[in-house]
Amino acid sequence: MMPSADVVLRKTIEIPAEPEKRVRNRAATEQAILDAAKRLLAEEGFQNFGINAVARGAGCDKQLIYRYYGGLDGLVEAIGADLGSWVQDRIPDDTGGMFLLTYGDLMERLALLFLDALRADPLMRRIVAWEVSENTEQVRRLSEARSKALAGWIERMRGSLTPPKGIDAVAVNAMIFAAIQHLVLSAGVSGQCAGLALKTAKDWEKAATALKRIVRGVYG
Amino acid sequence: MMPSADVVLRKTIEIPAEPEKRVRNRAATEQAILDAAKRLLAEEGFQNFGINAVARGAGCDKQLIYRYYGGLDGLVEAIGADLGSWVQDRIPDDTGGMFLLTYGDLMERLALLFLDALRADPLMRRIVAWEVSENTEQVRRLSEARSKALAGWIERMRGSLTPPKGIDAVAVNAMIFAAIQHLVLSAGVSGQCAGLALKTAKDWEKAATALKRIVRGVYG
DNA sequence: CTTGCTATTCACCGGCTGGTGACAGGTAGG
DNA sequence: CCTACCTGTCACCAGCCGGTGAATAGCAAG
Repeated sequence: MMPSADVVLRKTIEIPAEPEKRVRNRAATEQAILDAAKRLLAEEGFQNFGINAVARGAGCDKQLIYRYYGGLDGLVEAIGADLGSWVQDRIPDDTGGMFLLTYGDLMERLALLFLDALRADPLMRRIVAWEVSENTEQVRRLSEARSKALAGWIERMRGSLTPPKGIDAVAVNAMIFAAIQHLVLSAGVSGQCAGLALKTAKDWEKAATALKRIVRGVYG
Repeated sequence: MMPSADVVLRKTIEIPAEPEKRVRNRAATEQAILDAAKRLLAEEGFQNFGINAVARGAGCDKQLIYRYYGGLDGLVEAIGADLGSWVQDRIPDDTGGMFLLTYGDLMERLALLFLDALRADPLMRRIVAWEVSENTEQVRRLSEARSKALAGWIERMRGSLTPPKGIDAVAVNAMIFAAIQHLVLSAGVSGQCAGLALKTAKDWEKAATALKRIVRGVYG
């Protein structure tokens, strides 16, 4: 189908095709802004994340962001509020029908679940990258929301299992989760990490195997 | 000592204290620019790293950066060139008088050395954070220089030791180095990582212990 | 001194940013 | 009808950014 002459004309001189008659609906607009913000952050990263960009993405005036969210800070906080539900939506909260008999079973499963969840969620990756790049109030709030949600998830999954005596589980687990986060971040940006290619499914299987081996090496 | 009145005045109305009579010395200016760039990147991060900021930091006109380095890209490349020497300056190239008998001995030592070296070098930390936040040509070059230098160091230290059969050392080592990098980055920004405080020397001892445990768990 | 080269600075551009005040348009109540 | 409110838009500001062309200041040789 050829575009009609007036469409071409409109495109050329930048008249919006059909004014779209933006319905006057605050709730919908708020949602559109929030969605645009999350989409922008996920796709473009925090670098060019600003009031103007979000407004452009939401197709509305930036003034509305100030009105409805009190500026970028408030908007970021709203994103953080969603993070709580992220964990619940994206990571299974049960044991997947398995019986986790030992702390090692648990940690292996948590590590693999977290790896996959993070791999599947660009927004979360951007936030993690943001966390290690800046230390503004904005990021701190976001970071806190994320870590809280994550800690809650782990706590729920842990059940009554306790780490083996003589092992500083907090420190070890911090290293394990740090490894996962950096691996996924690096892969998301450059498709590899420390010489390990991370593109194909096979690559990721290798990584998962290594991860399991590490967890099992510590927790048996 | 109280600042003299004219110092106060100068500070207030922003007249440079003593025109400084910048000597006409290209080599010195180039060095000043490079130093300013590294200092800026290390102290402020890549966020506000730009031509104007570097020129301000070096106390010269940005035009000189274009002339001498061909713009920011060239300057970044010059920083990358220094990275090669970083490893040699900051990480011992010998075994520290120890005899590394096993691959496990080797990896434990490498991990701990790398941890300390990264902790001590804010510039390197910023670069790593940059690497996982952006994927521009600039960063790719920098990243490549860094990983090359690192790989070379590891290769030199490795000597004739080989990993145990049946273990995907590339993948496992990638996870270990990823863990170290994320841990140090997170600590540098927020003083903690995944609930593990990382401020005092004692905190870091815990981390080091966990790291050793992980390495030993895999490589024995 | 004059000529020429080089190091350095200056002035200016367009474009984007965050932020704000005034205005337009639809919708409800009196 | 008019009024009052709410949603959305527009125009404009100062400030910074990267980038560039032209002018200036110091040195060195003829």
